Amino acid sequence: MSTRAEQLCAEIADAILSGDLTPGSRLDEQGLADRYQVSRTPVREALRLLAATGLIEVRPRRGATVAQVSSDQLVELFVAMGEIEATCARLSAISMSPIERRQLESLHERMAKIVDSGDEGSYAEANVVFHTRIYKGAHNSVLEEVANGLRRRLSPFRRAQFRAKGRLPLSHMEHTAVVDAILRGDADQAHQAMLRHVNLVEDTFEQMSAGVAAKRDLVA
Amino acid sequence: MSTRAEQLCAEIADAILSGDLTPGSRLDEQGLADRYQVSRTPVREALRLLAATGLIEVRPRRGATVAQVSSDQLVELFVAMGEIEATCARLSAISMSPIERRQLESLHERMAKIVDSGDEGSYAEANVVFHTRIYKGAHNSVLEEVANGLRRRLSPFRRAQFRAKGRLPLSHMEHTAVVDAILRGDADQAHQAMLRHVNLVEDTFEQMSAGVAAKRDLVA
DNA sequence: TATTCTCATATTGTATGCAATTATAAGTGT
DNA sequence: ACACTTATAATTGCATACAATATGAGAATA
Repeated sequence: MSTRAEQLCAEIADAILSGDLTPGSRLDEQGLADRYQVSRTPVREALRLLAATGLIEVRPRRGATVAQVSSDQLVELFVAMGEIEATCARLSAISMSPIERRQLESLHERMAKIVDSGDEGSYAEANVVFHTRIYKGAHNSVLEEVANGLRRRLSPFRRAQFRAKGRLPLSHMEHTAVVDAILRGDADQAHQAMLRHVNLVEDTFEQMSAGVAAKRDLVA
Repeated sequence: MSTRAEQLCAEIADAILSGDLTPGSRLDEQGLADRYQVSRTPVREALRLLAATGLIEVRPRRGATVAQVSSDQLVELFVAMGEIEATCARLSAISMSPIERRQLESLHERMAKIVDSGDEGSYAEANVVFHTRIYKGAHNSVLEEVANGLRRRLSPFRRAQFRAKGRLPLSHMEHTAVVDAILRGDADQAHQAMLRHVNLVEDTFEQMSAGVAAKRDLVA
């Protein structure tokens, strides 16, 4: 087992990613220390670790808050994510081993069945694996880390992404374009297909959040 | 003025980037505390901040050391850097404002004169500005941060990059291809030109480090 | 009544002390 | 002579205590 600070980092991250701690909420050091039965010291370290990943923001002398990204920043995050993913896809088309290609294809076929079953939860889960495989396939741990970091930062904002009507079959079709290009080693096509895919994810999100915003306006 | 930990972070980073602290050297908390006349607490925070940027490595219970990247990791860093820079160049070709394009062009012309003068120091300085302008021109703060972070991590390993014989005019020629593509809004060409440029930087580095390694072998 | 200044309170930043773990070195046995 | 064990020392991790600064309430004044 590692250090207490790292454990706290993971626990707090979970609390944020699960929606238990909502964006903008204040993270009181003493409060967290009490809650987790430790002193402030490891809590502080955990907060710095989280700040490094972008999940929270710490302003000197002003404490830490769960990062609340503006609409503009969210767009930037999605654009960056798309570019990084597209890069990974391009490199995967060049660098993936035959075994990795085979595994990607097999996963894609399994996901086809999940689409038919309509199980959104399973698809979301498999989707993470799908993208992770492509990060790994690029054979570059630096890019892989950046990609995983961005995905983590964005995950609070697309939890219900696949609830959008008919999104599952669409997502799978887009994946097909990506997988085909990677399997036949067409780097440029892989890049384009992945960029298109992530952009469409972004669009879906924007439509949904627009709906949520509308509801919020009605309630408020 | 910010917090003590951040100041220390900057000072230690300078010590590393200036070559004062060499890769692999141990960073004793108490030692640093004594050296900078503070207690261990802010030193610890500074070390975590540095670890987040990849400049140092901290292993639980085993202290911090200046990151020494293996030859493989170094290649990965250069590849990732190239991909990110190429992405920024492509986005710059699309997104740069007329003013930004004008500024890039002007800087490029100024650098031509520096090449003629043969002043390697001035060129290296201007080169950082050149690349930074392209990060900014992508109009995406996330990518910009990633790019700056990678550049920082790599900087210890290419300090003497422009000392390589005839590298200055070559670098400038490569820049010309990048600038031309960006100015005329040719995204694909900007991408390709930048990728080629960074790959050549990597090659240069590898030749030089091979030379250094050879010397080391002779000495040892 | 609104605004600004002051002061009290709460929270963060830093220092110090203690406990736990790891590195070091000495001593012993083969 | 070398490897292994054990004990000591040094260093990190965590807790607590103190100092410095931001925040908010309340009062005084325009």
